[in-house]
Amino acid sequence: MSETVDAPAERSESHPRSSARQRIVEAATELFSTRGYAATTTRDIADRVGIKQPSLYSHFAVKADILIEVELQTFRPTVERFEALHADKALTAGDRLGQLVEFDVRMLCTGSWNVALLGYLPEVRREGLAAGMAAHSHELFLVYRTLVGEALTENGRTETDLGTLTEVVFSLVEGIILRRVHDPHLDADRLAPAVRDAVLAVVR
Amino acid sequence: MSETVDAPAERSESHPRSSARQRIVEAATELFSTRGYAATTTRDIADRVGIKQPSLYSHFAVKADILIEVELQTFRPTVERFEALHADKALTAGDRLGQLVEFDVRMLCTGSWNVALLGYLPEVRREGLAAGMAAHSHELFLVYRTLVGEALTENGRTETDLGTLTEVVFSLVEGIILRRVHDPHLDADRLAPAVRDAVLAVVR
DNA sequence: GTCTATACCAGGATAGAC
DNA sequence: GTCTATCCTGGTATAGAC
Repeated sequence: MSETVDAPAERSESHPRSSARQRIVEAATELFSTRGYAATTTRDIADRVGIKQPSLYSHFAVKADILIEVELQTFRPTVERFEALHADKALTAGDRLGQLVEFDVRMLCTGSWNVALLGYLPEVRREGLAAGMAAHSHELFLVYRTLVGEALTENGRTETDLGTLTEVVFSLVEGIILRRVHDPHLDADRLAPAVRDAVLAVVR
Repeated sequence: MSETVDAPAERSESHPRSSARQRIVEAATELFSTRGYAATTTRDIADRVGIKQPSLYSHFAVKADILIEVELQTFRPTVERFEALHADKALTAGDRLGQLVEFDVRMLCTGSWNVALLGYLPEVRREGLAAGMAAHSHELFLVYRTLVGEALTENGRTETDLGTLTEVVFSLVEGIILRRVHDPHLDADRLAPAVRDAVLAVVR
C-alpha cells in the first residue's frame, strides 16, 4: 500500500563522533524529506539520533530551527557552484546552459534524500520556513533566464517570450523532484544528459 | 514573510443549499491543497463549512476518508478525458501528444487550487492515501509513453530511449505543479502552448 | 549536555441530548 | 444531522537533577 517503509530505529548514518547537533540535522533531513515537516515529530528525530526527545532542546530552541539548519546545509554549497558555472565565459551560452542543467539534475537525483521537495511542502511555506529555499530558487531562476536569453540570441531566435520559455525550462528541470517522489532511485547518468538535451532542443 | 494569508473564517463557496457533505469536500480540497493534509485540522474544515467539528463525523468516519473523496472528485473527470484524446486516430501522433499536453497543463494551471500537489505530499503517500492519484498518474504516464513512442516513429527517430524520453516529457508537464506553488495564478493561455511546443521540440 | 518528569495544549474521535 | 461536552492520545516545550 504505502511505498515507504519505516526504517528500523537505528542510529543516524553519520560518524558516531560527529557532534550531536550535526547528527540531529542529518536525521531531520531524512525524516523531513520522507515524512514531511508537520508529520515528523521531535521524538522521531531524537529516536533516530539515539537521544531523548527533550535533549534536542540543548541544541535548537524550537523545532523550526532544525528545519532552517537543514535548509542552510543543503543549499549553501550548490549556490556557489551555480555562480561559477554561470560566469565561465570561455563557453558558449548553450554549453553553459547545458552544463548547468546537467549539474542541477544530478543534484536533484543523487542527494541521499529528496530534500528539494521540502521547499514545496505547504506547511513549510505557510509557516514562512521556506525563505532560504525560495531565495535560492529565485536566484537560480534568474541565472537560468540569463542563460536561456543568451542561448536564444546565439540561435538567432529573437521573437521568443523569454520569461515564458524560462518557466518552461525551469519546469522541466524541477519536475525531476516530482519524478523522484515516484522513484527515489533515479539514474542520474541517464536522466541528466536527457534533460540537458531536452532543454537545448527547446531553446534551439 | 509567509506567502499565504489566513482567509477569513467564512462559508465555503458552494451554494448554501448544496449538501453538507459536498461543502465539506470542497472546503477540504482548498485546505489540504494550501496547508497540506497533516497540517489541516478537522476543526479548520468544519469552521470553513460553518459547522462544529464533531459534525464532520456524521458524514465521514475518519479524516482520511475526506481526503479520499477529494481525490475521487478531482481526478475522476480528467481520466476519462485523457482516454478520449488518446484514442482519436484521426490526428497524427504529434498532434494528439500536443493536445494532451495542452489539456494537461490547462488542468494543472486552472483548477481553483493546486490539488495535484496533494499526491506528492509525503504524509499522504506514507499513509497510503495517494493510491487513487498514483493510479491516475501511472495510467497517464502510459498514455504519454504510447504517444511519445508514436511521435518518435513519425519523426523517424528510432534510436531514442523511449522510457527516458517519456520521463523527460512527463517531468516537463508535471513541473508546472511546482511552478504553481511559486505563483498560484499561472496564465494557462500563455503556458499551455509553450509547454506543448517544448514537448514537440523534444520529440522532434 | 543529557536525563526524568511533567506541564501544557491541540487534534481526532466518541457519547448522548435534541 | 447537528449540537455540547468530553475523552484520549500524542506532540512541543520546560524544569530541574545529575
